Amino acid sequence: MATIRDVAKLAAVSVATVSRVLNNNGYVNKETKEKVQQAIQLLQYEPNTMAKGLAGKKTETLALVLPDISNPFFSEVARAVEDVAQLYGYTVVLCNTDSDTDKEQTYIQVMKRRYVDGMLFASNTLRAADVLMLNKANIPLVVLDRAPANVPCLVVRSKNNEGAKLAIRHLLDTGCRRIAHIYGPQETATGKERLIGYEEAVRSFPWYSPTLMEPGQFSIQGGMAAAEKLMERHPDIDGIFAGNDLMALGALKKLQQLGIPVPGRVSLIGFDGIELTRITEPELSTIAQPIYEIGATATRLLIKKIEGVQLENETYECEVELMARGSTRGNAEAGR
Amino acid sequence: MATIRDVAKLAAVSVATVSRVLNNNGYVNKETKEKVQQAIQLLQYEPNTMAKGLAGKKTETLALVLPDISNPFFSEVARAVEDVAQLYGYTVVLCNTDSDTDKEQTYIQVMKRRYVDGMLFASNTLRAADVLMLNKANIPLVVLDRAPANVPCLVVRSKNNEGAKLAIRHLLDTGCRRIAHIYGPQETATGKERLIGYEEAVRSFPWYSPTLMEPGQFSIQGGMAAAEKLMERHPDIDGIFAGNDLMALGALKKLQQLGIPVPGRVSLIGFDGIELTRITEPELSTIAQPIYEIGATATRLLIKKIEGVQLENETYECEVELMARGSTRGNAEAGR
DNA sequence: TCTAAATATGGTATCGGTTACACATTCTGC
DNA sequence: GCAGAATGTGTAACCGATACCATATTTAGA
Repeated sequence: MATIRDVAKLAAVSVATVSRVLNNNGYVNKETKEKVQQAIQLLQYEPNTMAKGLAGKKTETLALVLPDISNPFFSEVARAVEDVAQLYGYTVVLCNTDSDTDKEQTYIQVMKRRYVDGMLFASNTLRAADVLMLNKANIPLVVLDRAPANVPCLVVRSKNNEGAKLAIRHLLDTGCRRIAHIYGPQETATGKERLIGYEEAVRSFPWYSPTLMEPGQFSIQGGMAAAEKLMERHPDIDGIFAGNDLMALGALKKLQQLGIPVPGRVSLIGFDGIELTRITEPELSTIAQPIYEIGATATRLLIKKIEGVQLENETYECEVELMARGSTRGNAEAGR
Repeated sequence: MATIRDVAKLAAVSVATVSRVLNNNGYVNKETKEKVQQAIQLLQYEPNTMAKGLAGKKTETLALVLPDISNPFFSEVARAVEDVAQLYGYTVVLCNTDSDTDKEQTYIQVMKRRYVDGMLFASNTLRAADVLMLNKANIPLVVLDRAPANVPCLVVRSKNNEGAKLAIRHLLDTGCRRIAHIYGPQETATGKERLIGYEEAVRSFPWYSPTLMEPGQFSIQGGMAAAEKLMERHPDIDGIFAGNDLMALGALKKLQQLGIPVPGRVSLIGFDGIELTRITEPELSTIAQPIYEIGATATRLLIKKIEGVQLENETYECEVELMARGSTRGNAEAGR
């Protein structure tokens, strides 16, 4: 492979000049520039990113840390992150943590050694100590959803509480009179805030009872199990708000298996707005977060931070939107 | 950040010795080793991957090139790739091509500059010229599904033709007498081979007609449109084999919208075995590829190749398996 | 006891870039 | 016509590792 010195020799200039041409900085005469560019062409020269990174202290690499890329929510985020990164000339490194603190630690270590320019965490296992350490190591980071308490860092998130209330209001508006909630892990901000939103929205009703809440681990399986328990416990439930779409999908499946018409007897709404909510029949109503936008915004912020732009806000909150579709009463024909 | 020289100084040895300790090669006295390790601890030393890559010609990085990470098939592959890579100490860089040759070219360029140790292509846009170029540049690669014709390279794939026949046989076995096919893009080996498998399996039947085949672009939308057209054209269709699960999912949705009972009036089977086939009611019968295994195997092969192991086979074919579930007749209770 | 092999360690060139600094030439404005 | 800024280019130190080679000491075998 040709090196910068080969190019310099062929173009009969110094390596410094070639470097200037490559990076388009400093003064270079127009003809010299052309000469150099010809040499580059001729030699099929490609600058070595390793050498560049070593000398220039920039690797043009971002680390994306998430629980599991095969979860559709995260793969949509990942897609957005990569798109924006690519646009700005950055490369994305993928890290699956399975929400395991040890794995996360290992990745942080490895990414530090790799001198990634920045890190994006879509993971609830991030610890305050890590944030401080990364700050000290001068590695910019952006956190999706939630940062550890008491440490300053950039966060991009959605209005979970508001979204939960939106969901409940929609169920009430479409005639539901007894609404259950399938909630996500309470270690996650997402799971917790949506649960709180639900409670705040329903606790003043006479029918409210804590037994209307059931955990579903943010998974399809969990959603199925929770729906089954809920319907057994309270056969008169006529609305279910699931804390994310996967659990809602599971609940839908279980209800269909039990022969309970959706939305005929039970209305169902999820949260997130992943694509999969459109593949079922009926389509799933949901509180949509702008998933792609969240990933894209987070990445743009991260890159700004890397490039030294001062950012005022610490937390960026994204709006959520009610998608009323077939799984909630009165919307059987919606979304077609 | 501490460097190897800081460690050397603190431990009162040379950098060469520290390097030996780090890489566990060459002769090092036991006590010296401990001294060095203590210094490493004390300084919280982390070797700089850039420097290592530059000096040692190994970056411990793999590039994963695929059309779109948000497609569940590919995100499952990606998960497998990253798991295995992580296990062997490699880092995975993500590249979404959208099956766009230009984008792919750009990525190949960028990855060459980054001196990735190997590349994994799960993309049908790879051109013969690229393979040759990568060979010349001495960058190992593994291709999922299909390599360009006439170039030697490692391929990991599934038995598509056989799988298609398995699907048809299953539909016939469960009583179908007029089977349609929704096929994928014919530029892809996957799409083509499954279509051929279908044709070979059904062309001897009196009911066979080319109008029983309809393209569906491997997408949910495409599957819906195709199912609609097919049912309009041949209302007596009682079985549909879709060339992948996404199209089958789309077809299922459309059939349900049209009020056509599945599997009551039409049996439906997909191909791939993605997780999503389990979220519908009825669950989708499918010809399952071992998706995770494919990704994992491809990665293991790639790493072997990187580490200089001679590999005999050029093509590794994976077995496919019939998953008879609710969407095909006689299996309404299956999978519960 | 002598020699060759095994063990242990250090010095330093090298990988392929960036960039500070030095030096030369050409513009400008007064 | 000249000072000082703007333009243009080269030299070489440096980034932080690896690894080749040299050298010194121990060990083992004959």
